[in-house]
Amino acid sequence: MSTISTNPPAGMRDFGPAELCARRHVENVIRDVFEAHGFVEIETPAVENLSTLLGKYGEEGDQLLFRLLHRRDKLSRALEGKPAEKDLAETGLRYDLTVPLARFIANNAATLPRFFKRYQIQPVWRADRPGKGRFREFCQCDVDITGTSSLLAEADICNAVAMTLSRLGLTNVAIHLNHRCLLRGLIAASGITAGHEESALVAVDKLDKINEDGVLKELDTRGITPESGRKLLEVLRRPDGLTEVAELDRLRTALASNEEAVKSIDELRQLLEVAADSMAGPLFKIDASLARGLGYYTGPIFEIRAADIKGSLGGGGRYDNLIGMFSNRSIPAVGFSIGFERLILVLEERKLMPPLMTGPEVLLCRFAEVPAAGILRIANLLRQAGLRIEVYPETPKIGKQLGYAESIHVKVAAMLGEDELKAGNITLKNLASGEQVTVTLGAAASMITGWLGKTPL
RNA sequence: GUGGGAGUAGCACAAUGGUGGUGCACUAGCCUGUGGAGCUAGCUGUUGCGGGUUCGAGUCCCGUCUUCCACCCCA
Repeated sequence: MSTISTNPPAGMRDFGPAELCARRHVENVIRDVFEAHGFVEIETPAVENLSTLLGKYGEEGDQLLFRLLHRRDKLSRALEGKPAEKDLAETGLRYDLTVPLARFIANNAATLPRFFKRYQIQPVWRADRPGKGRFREFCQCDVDITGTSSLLAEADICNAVAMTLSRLGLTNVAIHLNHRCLLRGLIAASGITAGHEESALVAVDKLDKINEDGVLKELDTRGITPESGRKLLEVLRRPDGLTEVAELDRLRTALASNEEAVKSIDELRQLLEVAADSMAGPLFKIDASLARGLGYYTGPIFEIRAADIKGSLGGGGRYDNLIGMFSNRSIPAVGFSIGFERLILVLEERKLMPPLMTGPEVLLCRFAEVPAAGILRIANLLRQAGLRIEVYPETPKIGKQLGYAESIHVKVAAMLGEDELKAGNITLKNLASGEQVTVTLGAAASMITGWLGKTPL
């Protein structure tokens, strides 16, 4: 046994043909929907300068960045002294697609449309410990609109996401909706100091996983008094049976004294109205406990949830200050990121992935006396008819070739021997039924398309 | 980053501290121009790696790597 591991690095994956086929299918649905919304695609490099990445995601995010070490002389020189982290690396792998977008916008603001609607489907990397449905290299599908503060942008983006989910046949999903300012108001109203705001957010976000007692305990260990904790949980507690608008009303009453919170509640109400007739409307669920980890959000925040999977299928929100961190011009923006891996996981668990097949349909076999020269011409004849043809490269006994045909799941074997060659014929065998006919080369394609149930070209 | 389980043939798994096996897969034959079933034969291993205890270690101990699960956090 070889001593080098043949596994990819932890948290990273190879994709076999069947797996990739399913991924491409989902990707194509997403692409179609995004393009129907007028989004255009960009790609950015896997590697970004650390100065671009650091400080955008909060402390935890910085920890999870994959950093690329200097190479060769630069590394040796750095190691001679007492190197600090920043001496060893100046670049890292991107952590998401939003920050690279912000850099891209700041870099190209002059030539981009006033409202830039872009989508991007690319891998991102996080130096996290991998678990079920979690990877160190994974794909995100982002849609963002920059250049407007209009809530129509939020609605448009959520509509795109909702349409994607619907096209994939995914029901029983919700888009949880909250607002960063509302959260801040909630926390302030509970008497939690600004210094504890971030800790409180983290604890609150877990409300649906651990219960109220769990959150109280968590708040306690983070230095927040039980009194404040109880106050906070009381406001968060949503009575059964409330509509989304009624829930907003309830929060508005509870936070009436906080001007900022009231404003954000009205914004959410407006968003519900704008999106009411869209595909996103029915999916929205006001969730005052939704926090989202990333630090750069400033307004409404969203998260796709499915009851049968813990964690989210994606999320997003408004980030009006992020692009300004890369230039002196501040540009408002809102975006949504579909967690591709989670989506695939749910589709598979719910058996919503259609059977997909792109392998060869016909294996072209030949007996030993038939020369290889000319065999590709015959293959091309069939390919021109729209058939996917594989040619068996060697000439063992025909039974072995048929066995191979079976193993790669082709439906039809086409066989050429001396007799067929002389007569300009080819023998076709339907591997499922065992039916076998010898036809002229010209008639072969239509015979096969008939067997396959395909419409001829 | 924290805690726990697991690593034996290509894969799935057995083996009381005492000669490492079984199934599937693979190869060949039964079958010289016809696959799937069946039968027969064959191939596959420094038991993840390194050290220790022992007359003797796949088995016990320590380290290390990998992997799975839970937590932390996230998509």
